[in-house]
Formats: sequence, C-alpha cells, structure tokens
Amino acid sequence: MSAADTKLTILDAAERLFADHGFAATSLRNIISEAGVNLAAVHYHFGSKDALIKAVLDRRIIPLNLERLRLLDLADAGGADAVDFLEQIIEALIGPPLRLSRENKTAGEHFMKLIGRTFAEADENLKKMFFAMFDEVVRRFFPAFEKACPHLPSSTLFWRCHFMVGGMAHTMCDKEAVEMYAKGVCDTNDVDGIIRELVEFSAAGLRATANLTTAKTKVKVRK
Amino acid sequence: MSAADTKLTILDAAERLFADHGFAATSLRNIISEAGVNLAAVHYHFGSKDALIKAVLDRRIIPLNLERLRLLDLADAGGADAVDFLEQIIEALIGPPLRLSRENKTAGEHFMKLIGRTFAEADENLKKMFFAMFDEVVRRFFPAFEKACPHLPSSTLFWRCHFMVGGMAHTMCDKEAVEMYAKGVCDTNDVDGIIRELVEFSAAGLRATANLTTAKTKVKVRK
DNA sequence: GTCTATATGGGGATAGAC
DNA sequence: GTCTATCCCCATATAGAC
Repeated sequence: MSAADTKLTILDAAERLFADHGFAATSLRNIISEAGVNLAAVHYHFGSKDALIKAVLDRRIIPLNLERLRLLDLADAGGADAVDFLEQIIEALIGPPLRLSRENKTAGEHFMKLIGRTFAEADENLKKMFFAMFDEVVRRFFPAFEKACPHLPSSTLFWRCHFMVGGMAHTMCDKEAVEMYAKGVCDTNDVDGIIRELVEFSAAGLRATANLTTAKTKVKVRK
Repeated sequence: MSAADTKLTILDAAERLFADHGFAATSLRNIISEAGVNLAAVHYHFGSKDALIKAVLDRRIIPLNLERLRLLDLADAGGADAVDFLEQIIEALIGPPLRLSRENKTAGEHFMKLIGRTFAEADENLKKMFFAMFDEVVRRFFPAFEKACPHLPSSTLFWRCHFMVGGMAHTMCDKEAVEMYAKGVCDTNDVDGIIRELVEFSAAGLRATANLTTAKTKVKVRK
C-alpha cells in the first residue's frame, strides 16, 4: 500500500468511526484496526489525534463551503429581487452538506453524521476550530439573508437562521433516530426531498412577519 | 455529608461535566474530583458510569416530560380549534426544556447543554435509552400536531416537526456558539424571547402549504 | 514509510478494611 | 456508607529496528 493510500485509508476509517461513535469515544486503536494499518502510521501521517480530527473535517468542509459560496454567487447573479431568492440562498446554505449523502457511503453519509455531531460534541478546542471553518460562510450569507428578509429585525433574523441551521444539523446527525420514530411515514434516503422540505419550512418561517411584541404568540401556559 | 447529599453532589457534578465535555470525554475521576467524593462512592450509589448517565438524564427529563404533557392537556382542554392551538402545542413541547435555563445554574443551563448534546453524541446504547425517554411525548404530541395541521401530508408534517426539534436542540446546546456569531445582535439569556421566536418561526413553517410537487421550490442549482 | 515494542498515564471497576 | 489500595485494560505517543 502506498503512502497516499495509507493516509486515505486512515482518513476514511476515522471518518466512519468518528461519525458512529464520536471523537472522544473513538480511539486511534479502533481506527487502525478498521483501517488495517499500524498505530505508528497515524502519528507519522497526522502527528496526533487532534490533528487527525482536523484533517477529517477539513477534507469535506473546505470543498463544501466553496460549493456553498458558489451557489450563493449564482443566486446573487440571478438577482436578489427574484421571487425565490430566499429559497435559493437557503438551498445554497443547507443543500451542499445534505447532498453529500448522495455520494458514496464514505464521502457521504458518514460525514453527514459526523458534521451534525460536531455541532454538539465540541470540546472548547474543537469548537473554536470547527466554527472558525464556517466564519467566511456566515460572513457572506448573513447579508444575503438580510437582503431577502428586510421585514425582520436583525435579532429575529438571526434566531430564525439559527433555527434553520439547527434543523439541518439535527437532520444530518440522526437518520436512525428519525427512522425509529417515523417508521414508514417518510423516506430518510430521499435527500433531495428532505432538502426541499427544509427549504420550504425555513422559507415560510423566515417570511413570517415578526409579531413578538403582540400578545398573540404569548401563549398563556402558566396558571 | 449524608448519603443523600453524596448522591446529589455526584449528580450535580456529573451533570455539569457531562454538559461541558460530553459523556465519553468525562471520566468518573473528573466527576469525583469536582464533587469532592470518593471514587468508590460513585459505584456504590449508581453501580456504573452508564447507570450514572441514566440517573443524570432521568432526574430532569421525567419531570420535564410531565410538564410537557400537562401543557398539552391544557391546550387540548382549551379546544383544538383555538386560533393559537398550534402555538400552544409548540410551546408545550419546546418551552419546558428551554425554560429550564431560567432556574438555578445547576438545574438549568448545564442540563440544557447536556440534553442538546445528547441528541448528537449518542452511542447506540445511550441513543436507545435516550429516545425511549421521549416515546410517550412523541406518541401524545404527534396526534395534536396532526389536528393542528390537517393541511399537511404526514411525511411533511413529520419533517417539519423534526426541523422544529432540531432548532430547539441546536439552541440548547450551543449558547456560546451563538454568542460567537451574534455579538450583540441578540440576547442569548432571554429565554422567554427565544421561546417566542422559535414558536413563531415553527408555527409559520408548519402553517405553510406543502408545495413540494410544484416547481417553485425546486431551485435550479445544478448547471 | 512501516513496523514492533514499550513508555507513561488514565480509564472503569472492585475487594476489603473501617 | 465511605475509604484505600489495587486489578486490569486501554489510551496516546514515541523510540528505534528494518
């Protein structure tokens, strides 16, 4: 096996195991046994477990974010006044990560779970690293959402984008859980369908007027 | 220190550390050092690390779910045809966990992070245990949502509820991340405000008609 | 570049004195 | 009920032969 192969094999095994069991719960020994390589090879190629984690994430996130920005540029080029501009930028943000699962198993489903998991499992260290990876995406997308939602105060816009990302993350990390609850009701493998569902749901949520100061949504639940 | 105190102290320390670092990354030794008790005490009172995890979750989730069902009954009693019935049941589902953070630090914020994290960090074991805790809640709430959203096919209803829960989970687990991105734009401590934002966003998303078969939301992104 | 062997420390769990 | 002491395993990481 060539050196490049060894490195790739380690990355693939690590991606799968991290996705299934989490970073802390996955040992380098689990990884090398899955990959069929030697323990020392991991340290030779990556230096440390933390560096391996970063390499696993970088391999997917960097092209992923490039694709997001490409789609955002495409939407911008189409004109921010298009009736479905909002749908287009939502799709540009949530489509690429969800669509990853359509590719082969290694590149897709495992990583999808992994990135969903990473949202939650962050050590302070990992968290900083992870969110830094999305800095530019946030910086580029937020103004687009402001353009698409001029009716919203920025705090409301922020929360709604946050909820949308939560829906995306939750969908990415627990396909099995969905299947547990939704036996037969919906198809968790129809990624394009899921994306359309999330786009539609989020667009409707983002288009709604902000009524927080009225009494209407203040549900009286405390007796 | 009495036996009951020891047990409580362990639960509190475990809750905080699990919330901050995750289940796998937190050792019993971390916990006893935080709690100021002996390692053997953990095994005496709980039996194993897994049983301790379950005890930590049970302590909050059981009353939490009771409160959810109480609020659901209250909404049902008010009549399913009330204009804000949908808002009421959304609030009944997402309000109690988010509201926990208003209580004291131990009972609240730590657990909020913890339960958000648990959504993602599940071992297969833990995941089964965790989702079993919400079985009854799902069984009772889903028909209420069906009543409130007769316009939606059940697969679309299911996905939208799923996205809503994702927004809730994401909000619960990464207050720091929100603050990183939203410097000053919104107040992450205003839990009632967050709840109202999420209720409003989700209600709008759930009320929207399902257009998936039309071309409108099929954003053409692939050249 | 890849291996074996090992250093060094931390993990969960338990036996048995008090 | 609580402690000390310890078992035994697994973790990350590295040294050094090939």
